[in-house]
Amino acid sequence: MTPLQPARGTQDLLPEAARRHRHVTEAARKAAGLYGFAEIETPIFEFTEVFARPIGETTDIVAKEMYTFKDRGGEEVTLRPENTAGVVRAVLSNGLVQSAPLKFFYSGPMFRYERPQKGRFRQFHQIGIELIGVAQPQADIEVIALGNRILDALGVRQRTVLELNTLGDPDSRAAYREALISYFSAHIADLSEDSLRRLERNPLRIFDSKDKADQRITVDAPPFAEYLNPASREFFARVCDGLDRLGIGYRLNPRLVRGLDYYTHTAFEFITEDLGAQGTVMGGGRYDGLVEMMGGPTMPGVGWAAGIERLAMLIDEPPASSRPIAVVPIGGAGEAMAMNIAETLRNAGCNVDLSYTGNLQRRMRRANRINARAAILIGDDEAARNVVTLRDLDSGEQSEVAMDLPLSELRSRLRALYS
RNA sequence: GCGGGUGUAGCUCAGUUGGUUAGAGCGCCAGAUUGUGGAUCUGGAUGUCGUCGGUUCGAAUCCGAUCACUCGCCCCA
Repeated sequence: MTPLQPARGTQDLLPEAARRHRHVTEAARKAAGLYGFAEIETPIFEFTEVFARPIGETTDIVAKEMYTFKDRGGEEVTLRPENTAGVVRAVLSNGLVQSAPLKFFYSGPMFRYERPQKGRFRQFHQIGIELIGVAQPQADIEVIALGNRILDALGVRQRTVLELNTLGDPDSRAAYREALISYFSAHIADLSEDSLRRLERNPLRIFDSKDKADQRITVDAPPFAEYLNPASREFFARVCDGLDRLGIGYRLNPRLVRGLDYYTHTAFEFITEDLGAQGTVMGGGRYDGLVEMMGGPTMPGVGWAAGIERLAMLIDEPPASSRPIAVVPIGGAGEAMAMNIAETLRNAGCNVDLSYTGNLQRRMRRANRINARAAILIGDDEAARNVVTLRDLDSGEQSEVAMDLPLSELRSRLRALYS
């Protein structure tokens, strides 16, 4: 229809949508501040190697969803598909490991070449936090508690369920992986095509399958609990216990798996039924091996990311922004005064909309359309007598106000209207 | 990457078994009201019928391709 379309999977955030997004990020930023997480911004693109190995060469994200290209200097770069790897890279590049523990909050666009769907875009936005350098389960608990608080502040917590699982330490996870491969290999003839692929890449994912035959096979699969070593079991018990103490409800889901390779121990997702196929609103977990994998010291970490678009779809209408004051000049003398009045009111912190064109009727209509609380009419008549007409646009009452220089009379009348 | 659905005005949609100048509501513009918005009334404008090609005397309508949106799978926030 239009010759110029946005690229597939991208969208314009028109003012109303932008307001919803901002409401989400500001609620998150505020809550993150309460926990001492400092905001960080890392580049939107990085060298490809920053993402490729940490996320996992065999994951769909790396194998087929990254926006990767050679820049004009021949460097392989990638638009970030997520931000944990970027934050860890920044920690290493800036020598921040020495000041661990580190607590970061971020928000910004991410890019994944996927087929768009409800709640799924090629350019989308995430908020997230990373707590790097703490091995204790208290870190997991606080990270989840912060996520919980944000969802609560946004009024969407009751529309979500917190699912919790442990992936164990690398030894437990590797042992279980082997056990699953041998179990599922024995049933290879009955597995779905998708699950055959999962068997090679991430056999835990087979538990997620929606295929009926797969589900029958998983019933008798060995449970992870048998492969969890005592230390991992103890760690998870302490996380659960901490959440219990804080009164944060959760549901254990032994089949919950994280998509990215760097996760260990705690894995969690806040999921909802209200977004169709895209149920995950916030997901994260512990990634104790990541810093080392990226060339740093052995250093644990835990964090989560949440989809801003998905959250923005769940929240109620955010509170309206402040109603403007419409300054409406009529005639030449009015025009001359209007800009000064508008600026003086703005100096006092008022939201002022100055009208530029049209007759009085049109200007008043505009004042109404932008939901102005009051209109200040300045015509040649007023200018000659050094007054303005102040109209209350809700009640329709209007009266003249003297134009003393700091506009103190006008300002106190406006204050009365807004209180 | 795979499968299904849908593309008609700024928005939401109607459009008969293919038939002349393609419609409605909302919104927009103008007027009733030349210094007064909202409510009401009157009038008006707006379309490459997503795009390209095919069938036909004739296509918004049938066929093919393509693009976009959408739902599910996959994946994930």
